[in-house]
Amino acid sequence: MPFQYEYPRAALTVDCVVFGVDEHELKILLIKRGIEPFAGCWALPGGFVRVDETLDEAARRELEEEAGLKDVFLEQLYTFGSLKRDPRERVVSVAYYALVKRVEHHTTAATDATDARWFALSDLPRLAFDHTYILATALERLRGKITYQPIGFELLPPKFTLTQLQTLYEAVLGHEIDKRNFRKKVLGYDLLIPLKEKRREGAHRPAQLFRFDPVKYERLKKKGFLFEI
Amino acid sequence: MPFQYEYPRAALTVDCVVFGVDEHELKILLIKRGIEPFAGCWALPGGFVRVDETLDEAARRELEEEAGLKDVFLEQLYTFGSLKRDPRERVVSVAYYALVKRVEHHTTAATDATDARWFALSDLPRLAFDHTYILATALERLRGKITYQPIGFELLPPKFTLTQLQTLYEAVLGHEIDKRNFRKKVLGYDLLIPLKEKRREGAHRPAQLFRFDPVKYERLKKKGFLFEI
DNA sequence: TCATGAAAGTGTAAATATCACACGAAGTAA
DNA sequence: TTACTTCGTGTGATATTTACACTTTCATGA
Repeated sequence: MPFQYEYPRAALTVDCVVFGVDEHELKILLIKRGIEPFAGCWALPGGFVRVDETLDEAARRELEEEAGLKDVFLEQLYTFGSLKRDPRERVVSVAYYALVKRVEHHTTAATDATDARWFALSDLPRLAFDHTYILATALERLRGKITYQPIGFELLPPKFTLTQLQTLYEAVLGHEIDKRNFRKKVLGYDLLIPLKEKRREGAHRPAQLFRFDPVKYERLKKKGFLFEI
Repeated sequence: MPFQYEYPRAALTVDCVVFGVDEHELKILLIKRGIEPFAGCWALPGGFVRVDETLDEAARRELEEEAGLKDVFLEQLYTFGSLKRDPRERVVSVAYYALVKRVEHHTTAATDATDARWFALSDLPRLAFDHTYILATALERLRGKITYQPIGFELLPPKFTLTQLQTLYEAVLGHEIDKRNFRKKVLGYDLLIPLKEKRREGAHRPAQLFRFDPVKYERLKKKGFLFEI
């Protein structure tokens, strides 16, 4: 370092792209901003990082405060640091993405008076700041990740059918998958434990329920196991 | 947001994990720290982010100032935000990784009076802060990335032989690869342009030189092309 | 000039993985 | 009992991956 500067400081935020699956569609959770800048505009849940919390903690805190979400899958995505992201001043944002099970059960009433809503990808509103860009980055990451790591289960309830799982993959990846080949492959990894029957959708043949086995997954991972769909 | 806080600010740094290949080994560039904390200790090149530069700009500036490196492949890795990373105060660090061509030509003399050196992975010194952890994260990322994106070329001189390329992959991935299968696969992507002969290592048959074609790569990428080694 | 040493360069057959594809079974409701 | 809808299953054709060994080319030095 040729010269010595006083340590500069930057305002630091976290922003979370929250994915959920509702029937046959991939959805994103957005919050309506109450204050300027971009008051009244939809935005990713997020906020300033406090000095006494880690980035992960900040992301989880904001998810709970703004969206009433706890215990979700959460992973750091990317850090956005353009100079003019925020009109107020220079703000650096560490973006995360989260995967939420059971979108239908997550009542937005759980959030304290904040206006939160799930949006389909095809029906996104204009977003505050550079959040459209962050969202696009997260989607790209999710599509990549889901094909080589078994994280799809994080978007489903703990007990699910193979049809649900396939529908989820089709929603995320945006193309159809052959039913027989999909089942052969997924079951071949031996990560799903069959449970008892289920009679979803009343009038049809009931489908076998499965749950994901995280213990088996950890064991296989240590042996250099490769997942791919 | 239930309450209103004054925006907290955090000291922000960038740190760069610089990879290079020297003969048959993957190496890392480290800087000897001149000042406290960790004075005299080896560390990743990096430093504070100024308020009027983006994160990428800060990383490139530090690489040039501390290591005399310009025009390298650079990509954001991860942002580290534990509370006690830095003994002085809470410092959040955005880590990058860089890939450098021609390690042998990069004289550390180019760096202005800083003590910079290449270290083999098997011969790493104790590092300042949490830099050992950052380095491990970068290595994991490089190993993953190199198998599904053609970034290996960034670690070789502009003209290289297939044996060099294979040796590089073996160094990064840590296992041997079959020569015929490797060549078949790499040439199959049609990203390498053959040049003229070369007579490295005196007394043997000269090897064909190639260069990577970034234009072809961009074209293929747009058509949803998949690379894998 | 010829013999030697060392890396470069090349093809094929077996094994494995992927893909395309259609119908009987199981349940509910009318 | 019939109609309807979703669940669940296997095979053969094709493409990809893997394992494997010898000849070529050059420089050197006897």
